[in-house]
Amino acid sequence: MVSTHPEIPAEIEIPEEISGLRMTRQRQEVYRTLMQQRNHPTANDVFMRVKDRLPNISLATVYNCLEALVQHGIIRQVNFERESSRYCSNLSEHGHFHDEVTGVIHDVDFKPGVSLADVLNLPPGAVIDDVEITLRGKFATA
Amino acid sequence: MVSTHPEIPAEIEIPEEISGLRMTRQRQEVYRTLMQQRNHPTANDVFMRVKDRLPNISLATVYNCLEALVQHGIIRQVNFERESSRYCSNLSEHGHFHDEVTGVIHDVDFKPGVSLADVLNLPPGAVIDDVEITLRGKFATA
DNA sequence: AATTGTAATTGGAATTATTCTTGATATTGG
DNA sequence: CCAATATCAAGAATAATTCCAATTACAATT
Repeated sequence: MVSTHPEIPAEIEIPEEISGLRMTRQRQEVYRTLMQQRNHPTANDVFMRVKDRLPNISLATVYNCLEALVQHGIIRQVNFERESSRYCSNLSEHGHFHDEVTGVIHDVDFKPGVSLADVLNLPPGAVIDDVEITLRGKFATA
Repeated sequence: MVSTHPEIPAEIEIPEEISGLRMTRQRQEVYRTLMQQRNHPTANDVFMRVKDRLPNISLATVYNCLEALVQHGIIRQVNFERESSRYCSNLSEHGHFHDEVTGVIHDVDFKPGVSLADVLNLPPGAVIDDVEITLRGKFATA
């Protein structure tokens, strides 16, 4: 079968196992898709992409794979409002800017050397495991 | 009918209209509930509370009221992961700390004088309409 | 006070994203 | 190789939310 996405370069080699998770063919393809398609696809987006290479994969399996990858810290799950979850292979700590006009989601890096406690009045004794920063807005029509 | 929530103080007077939104009896009661119950209730929580005073109200109406109030900037809608939306009458800019152990959600204020641009590398030209900061974690078992 | 037009409410059906279940397949360790 | 375990596929089930059609309430006139 010929890929319907010829613009995407080539193979990305994915090991047999990542942080203790056995990388089955399905998980490899799901992961590969997220590596290549960096625009925060939904489970369904991933499903459609992966079908090019594994025509028999089911949406449920894509969900399973995504969950396994998230659980093992290999990818991140990102939620916006009540929309479908999106997935992201960028593991560095970052936030997201959601362009309300185009729907595009941009990664937003933290400035180096800034700590949360500099910015927020955290409840005393709180130990933070995870931070999620989401911005919504648009680009100035210059 | 006797309230099943006797600890909640008394009446909160709510005007006929807030920022252009006609305050019907249902919207008043939904709003009153959020003023009194500051622990970020879900639509269903609000529904159960409001039924004490308006036994015939429907869940759809509670959703409608919440949406109308959100749209008019009278309350805020807060989402955590894929859980049910929660609602919040605290309008001052703030984030949320989600205690993973108890499930309790705490408001987290920004330190005065801090701007987003101090902390994040925003995409050039981005105009931010809305910020959502969510922390997950626990309290140190001192 | 009746009338009319608009907005709000109800109750139930429909939708959507996601999870669950079950049986089939594949993989690994002994 | 065989048993135990993990994974997968397909579709049913679930939960939160939205939609819809019919009624009801309200406000502004007459």
